[in-house]
Amino acid sequence: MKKSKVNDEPTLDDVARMAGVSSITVSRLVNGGTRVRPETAKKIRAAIARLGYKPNEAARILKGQPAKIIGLIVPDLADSFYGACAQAVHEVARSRSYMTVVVGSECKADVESLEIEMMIRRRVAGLLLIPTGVDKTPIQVIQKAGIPVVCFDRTLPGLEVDSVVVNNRDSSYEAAKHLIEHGHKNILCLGNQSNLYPIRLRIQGYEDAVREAGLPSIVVEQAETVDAVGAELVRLMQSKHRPTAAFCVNNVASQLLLEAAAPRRYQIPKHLAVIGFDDFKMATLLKPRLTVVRQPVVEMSRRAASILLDRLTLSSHSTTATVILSTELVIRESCGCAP
Amino acid sequence: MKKSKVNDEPTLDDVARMAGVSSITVSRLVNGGTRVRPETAKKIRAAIARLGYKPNEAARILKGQPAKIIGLIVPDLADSFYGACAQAVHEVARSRSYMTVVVGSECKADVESLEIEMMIRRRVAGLLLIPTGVDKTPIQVIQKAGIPVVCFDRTLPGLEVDSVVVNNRDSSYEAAKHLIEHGHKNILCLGNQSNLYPIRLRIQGYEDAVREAGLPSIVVEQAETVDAVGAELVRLMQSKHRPTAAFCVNNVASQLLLEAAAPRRYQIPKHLAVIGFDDFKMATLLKPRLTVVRQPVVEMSRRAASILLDRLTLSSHSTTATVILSTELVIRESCGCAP
DNA sequence: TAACGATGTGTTAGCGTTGTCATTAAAAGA
DNA sequence: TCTTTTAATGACAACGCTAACACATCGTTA
Repeated sequence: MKKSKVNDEPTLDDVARMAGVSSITVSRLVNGGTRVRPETAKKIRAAIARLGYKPNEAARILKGQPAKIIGLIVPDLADSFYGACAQAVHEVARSRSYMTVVVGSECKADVESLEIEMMIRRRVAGLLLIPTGVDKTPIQVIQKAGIPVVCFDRTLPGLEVDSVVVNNRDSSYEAAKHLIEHGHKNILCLGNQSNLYPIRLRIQGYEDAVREAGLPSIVVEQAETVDAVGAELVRLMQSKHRPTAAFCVNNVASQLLLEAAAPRRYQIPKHLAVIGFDDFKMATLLKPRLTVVRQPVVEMSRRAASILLDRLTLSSHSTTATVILSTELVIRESCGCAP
Repeated sequence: MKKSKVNDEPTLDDVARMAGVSSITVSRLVNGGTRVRPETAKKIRAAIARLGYKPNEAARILKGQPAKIIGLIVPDLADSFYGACAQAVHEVARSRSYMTVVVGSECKADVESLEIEMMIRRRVAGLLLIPTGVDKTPIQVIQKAGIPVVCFDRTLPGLEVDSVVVNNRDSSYEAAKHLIEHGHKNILCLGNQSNLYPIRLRIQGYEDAVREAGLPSIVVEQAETVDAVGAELVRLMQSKHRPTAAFCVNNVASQLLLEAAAPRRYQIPKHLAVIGFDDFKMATLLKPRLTVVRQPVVEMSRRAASILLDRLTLSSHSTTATVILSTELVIRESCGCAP
């Protein structure tokens, strides 16, 4: 007995032996089938089927074969926004026969670093990243490893990297302006994760709009819990600049505000008109239905994936680019201007 | 010049050469650091740092090293329920220094097969699966490849496989009974993906409850679109057995019902008391707040991951087991019995 | 002092695959 | 008939890593 491997998967050699050819011929067939005589191919295919042979991807990668795997690191898979991103990326990748490795960084920079490290070890062909922190080094580490990266949803300023984002500042500016045009004089801006660059831009958009209109800027930088937001809300509603409208910088902020407002008898939009950044599934089931700045989640994810895959397959050494997608102000009831 | 590789990552040999030792010594240090003299270790570590060496996972796997990667296949990453699963699994895996490869099967059996194939090729150590279809062969394929599998959230009857699920029938029975106890005589059951085994069980739980109470069974098997559900709803509300309550078999069904009811002026719970299977983030923001059967998503996912990892690390050849977790009926407003 | 184990290190080989080059057989042209 | 081209296949090495063994050093113990 020559082979005593018991529990192992069949290899190329096993197939070759059974088909009475050399392993390289089998390899050729598996990778495209050129230069193999039809009858030989048939024999080999039969052997593959009989043995249930599956190519060993690890060996392939080791040989320097294009890996056909891209990594995707998102802050939190449990958040439906990022879930949608993951799904969209995955679909694009699969359509171009790439596999996707998705991991969640749990919004922690150290976890992110660890995941990046693992991605590099696994020699992924490319990496899609929604950066979790404000530190640029993780991205530089990837680039130094020679792995193409595309950032999306969030970017870090001053970094040579492909990115796909929405026009955060302008969208927020428009949202705030919408509220201003409806006569609101005191508009609250409810922040969340405001250390992140895109969130900063959203706050800035709001600030530009109110400043331009000569209105006071009322910013709560960091909405954390329902209770904290509630307390802050009560304080503000009794203050001199009692807000009559609010702009929430992301869906977490929106949801916190709504949850805090209800038990405190602040009616929306009667007492407080609300516009939120980020649409979400339930926004139309809420009473009142929430007016939001809708981001093109799927398109953004798809674009990012496409850019990465193009860079991989076309091996284009073009310079890095930033794609900025526009958003849509979806007017529903919570801003008080619909029927 | 011996080495002319330019763009490649540094290897173990590069490190070894720089540190003036053999590659195996470096390997030993990297994998635990036993049997290496402290001073040697220091030299090697310096070299690793200077070169930015990252172990090549592919080579490791090829050598038959335990892969430390598990796969997770969920139906749809964009669904927050499965997103939460993915996040939870991922956290458990990471805590035991396993990496997770997550992919979405898009609820299509053929995509699922393809993803499974890829997982096997990549030689993942184990696989967590939320089966998408009703076919058993995909799972058998995995098992034949010698890869441990754990199914969760859904199982297929009559299959030798570890699984973690909730007691679907009993939970639904209790939910229906709750409605019955509040005097409802005509209770609608709104189904979705009713070909799936767990959904079948939920419908059965409902049917058992109404039959036992001598009430009519009103089942809509397949809720598809808001419009279709709306039309059906109108039809039912004008029929002889006008339902005064509804049980929705999953969150998709719940959301469809709510969206369909609102514009048709069916008030909840006044005209229709509602209990949904699956809790979701927004359930408490809805008006009325939705009463639901809450599944322990996180615990279920964690358990599944733990079982798989135990099987991998302890290499226990124990027989397969099915863990059945219980659910919780979270009573809010939509069922009409709370203040 | 010799024999022994413990410790640190190197040598060799091979995991499954594919690139490179060599080889054979058949077809085409001279 | 003898080259020359083309197609189909094979032999060999190498990718980066580690298991298994081999080999030096040491300090201990009989």
